[in-house]
Amino acid sequence: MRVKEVADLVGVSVRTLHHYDEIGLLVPDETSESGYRLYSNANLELLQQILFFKELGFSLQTIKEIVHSPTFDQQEALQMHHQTLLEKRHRLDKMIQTVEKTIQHDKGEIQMTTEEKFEGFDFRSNPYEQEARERWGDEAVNRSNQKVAQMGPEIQKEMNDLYFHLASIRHMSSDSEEAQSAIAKWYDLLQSFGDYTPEAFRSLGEMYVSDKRFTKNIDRFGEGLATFMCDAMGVYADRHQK
Amino acid sequence: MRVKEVADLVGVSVRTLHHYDEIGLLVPDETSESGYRLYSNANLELLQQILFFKELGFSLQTIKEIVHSPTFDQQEALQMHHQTLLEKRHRLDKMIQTVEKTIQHDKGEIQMTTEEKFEGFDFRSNPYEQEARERWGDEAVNRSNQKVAQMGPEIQKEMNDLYFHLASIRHMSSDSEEAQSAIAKWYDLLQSFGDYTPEAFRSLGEMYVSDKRFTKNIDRFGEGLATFMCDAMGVYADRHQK
DNA sequence: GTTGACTCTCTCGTTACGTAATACTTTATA
DNA sequence: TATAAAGTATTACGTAACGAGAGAGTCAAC
Repeated sequence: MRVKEVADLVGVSVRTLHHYDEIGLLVPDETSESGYRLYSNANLELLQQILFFKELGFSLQTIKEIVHSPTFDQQEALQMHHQTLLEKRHRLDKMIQTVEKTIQHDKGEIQMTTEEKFEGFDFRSNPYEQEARERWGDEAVNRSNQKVAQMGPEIQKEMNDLYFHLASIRHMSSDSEEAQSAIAKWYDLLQSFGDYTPEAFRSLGEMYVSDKRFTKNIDRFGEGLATFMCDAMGVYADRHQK
Repeated sequence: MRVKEVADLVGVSVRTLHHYDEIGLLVPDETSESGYRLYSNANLELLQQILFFKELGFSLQTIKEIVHSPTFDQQEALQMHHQTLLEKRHRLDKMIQTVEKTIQHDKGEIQMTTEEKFEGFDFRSNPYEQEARERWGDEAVNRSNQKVAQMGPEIQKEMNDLYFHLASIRHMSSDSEEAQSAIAKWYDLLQSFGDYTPEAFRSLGEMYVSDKRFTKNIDRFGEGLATFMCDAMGVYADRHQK
């Protein structure tokens, strides 16, 4: 069989078969004297296998290893691939969640600009830095900024996620297990910014309600979130006294 | 601020900033006389937005449109993106399912070769063709083969999926709604291979249990699946008499 | 003035092919 | 049998979002 026959039969393009030949994934058994590729039945079967694994999302390189090495452990490959697929789905789920929240968000707050969305999500180039310097000292803030610089946007993402989570449980009691577990994560996250003692953590929480700018930004995630966090942070501080 | 500062601050690489400059996504406000890129605060904020949308999985091209055009409808963009994400997840889910089944499969049948896995999944280059020719006539089989050639591997995938689904409900009654709805899909799928009358469909089902080779292949998906399908196909034929 | 850290602009490599462009071979038709 | 049509071959550029150099210029400190 020649390329087009094979291509039409299994539903791939001629170029694809050329490509598979190029990279040594599927080299036709024979070649006519004029240079035409001639595919055998065995070639066809191999192609079926290749397409099967492709459907499963394996890369051509991996497929090559799988089908060309009889010693290759398919089970293990499948397991590993399963893992990566699960991780992919996890990431996708989080993306979908965030998009959904953003859609909700935008609907509620009549046309918020994206800049506004970001205010209060991090402590980087923000207007509270001066106060922070007064409150906790220059070197702490500097160290914090430096750390943030190293952590990058992942931490921003985490804070964001945590905000959303906290908002979703803000109706619960501030000393409930859920609330305390979430606020503990918040505490841990803040450790990336400086060395907070439980007491400093408490007063930061108080600032969330006393400072309108904080309140406004935090309550974007849900009415009353700032108060809820403040309470929960208070409880957390009580429980973690030395 | 110069590139590395910005890069370290937000956690991207210098090359990335160069790239964003290249494609006109984030062009620094100023340039020093020696050609150094100088980023303003506004540039930084824009970068935040860009990274936000990137986290959501938008392409740089799309992000460019979003952040550069104030008239661009963000809501609509988000909605559309939401859709594509859902579709992505759907595909991923199906891949995961298939991988899981394959793992199960492989575990059960001590080292089945991949060729074996494919036997009986399609009617292409299979040993039943001769019988099929005797049973339904040459032109039907030819037409069938041609159609399969056009449909390609998607249909194989569908058949596969349906096999798995049928296996999962094989404990139910063959005239239950689930069984009949699934078997109706099977009937529709087979229409791609030739013109089956309900009666031909019934006798095909009978072949599934009478012919050991069919039985063996089908029961790979689950003990007793062939019998179940035969029964269900019989019921289907009864109900679809003219 | 020299070192070291930083910057610049190329350019190639990555994945899995799509899409020509150009030239040759086989098949079908007149 | 000549020619047109269909099929095939190779070559090479394009895709998305950068990573990884190479080679050369710039800036601050010692």
